[in-house]
Amino acid sequence: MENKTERFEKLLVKNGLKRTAPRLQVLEILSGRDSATSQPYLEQVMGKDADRVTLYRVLQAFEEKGIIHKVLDQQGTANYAICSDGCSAHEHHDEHVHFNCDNCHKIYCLDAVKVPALKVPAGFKVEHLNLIATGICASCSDKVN
Amino acid sequence: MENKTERFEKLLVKNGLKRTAPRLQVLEILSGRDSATSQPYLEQVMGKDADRVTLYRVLQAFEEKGIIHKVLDQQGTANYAICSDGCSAHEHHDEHVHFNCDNCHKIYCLDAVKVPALKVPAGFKVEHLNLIATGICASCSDKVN
DNA sequence: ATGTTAATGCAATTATGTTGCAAATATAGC
DNA sequence: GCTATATTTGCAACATAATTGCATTAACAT
Ligand SMILES: [Mn+2]
Ligand SMILES: [Mn+2]
Ligand SMILES: [Zn+2]
Ligand SMILES: [Zn+2]
Repeated sequence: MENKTERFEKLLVKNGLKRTAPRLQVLEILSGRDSATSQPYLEQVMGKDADRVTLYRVLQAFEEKGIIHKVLDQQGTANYAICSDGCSAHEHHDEHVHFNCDNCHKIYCLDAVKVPALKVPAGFKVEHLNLIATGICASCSDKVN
Repeated sequence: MENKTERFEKLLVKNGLKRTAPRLQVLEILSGRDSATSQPYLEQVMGKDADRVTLYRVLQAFEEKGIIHKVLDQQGTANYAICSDGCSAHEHHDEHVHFNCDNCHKIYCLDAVKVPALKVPAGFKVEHLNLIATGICASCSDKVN
């Protein structure tokens, strides 16, 4: 079986990106998490392995190529999650709902929950829909019980 | 007929807030706009009439009292709009859709468009829903034609 | 008019994100 | 395996949004 690092390297090459340490590390971290990951968290985990600016540029490149998508939490800080599939440099297809837990502050991609179509007033042309639900996540609900 | 300033003063008193110049000015500005207003815009318009910190604190107090609600734009910066009604210090009832124009960057409260209820995975408890649509607003669509 | 409490102003600090440029390095072609 | 080249990185500086502590000021209840 093909290992994870090999898959990531192929993913980079496929997207015309050189396979560098910071890029592989970001993919490694993001893929190992069950929720979207904030830029500050990534910065902290990567420490001096990569410069802050490099991290920002890696994230920007990945987003442009359709490898990851960005979700803003309720404070407006950027969180990133690997795109499920079907996303490319041309367009993202991540129109699923995101859930921002008020307790643990994690952001979950609810891939199974699609954003419903909307009827907007005449003249408005909708391009994208971002739906963020806030509340208590399944994991935090459990812990209370 | 009761003038606007009188109404604002009553609103402040009703919420246990002293009627100060910066607070009245913020209400004045927000009420005169057709879309949500960003903190940077408010700061610029108010100039040296009030300190930046005071502005932040006024906005925070208003939000807590249910006088205004905050909407984050696609960049994550805070925008504020006066609550239609039914909002209080206890809870906000602004579950309408927001529209962020890619062209003029204005954020419109689509008060008539309610956020549809959602079915989320077991365990998740939804508290609030924030739906931001992006695209081209009615005003910008007009101008192109 | 006075006292009390709330609100403001100022200075300093933190957090997030951006830009320009020189140095380093991944990799394509030889 | 080298070498040339374009990409990527690191560093320094900057920009912007937001927060904290504290002394001063001002609203308003009495
Ligand atoms: Mn997602
Ligand atoms: Mn609104
Ligand atoms: Zn949680
Ligand atoms: Zn517009």
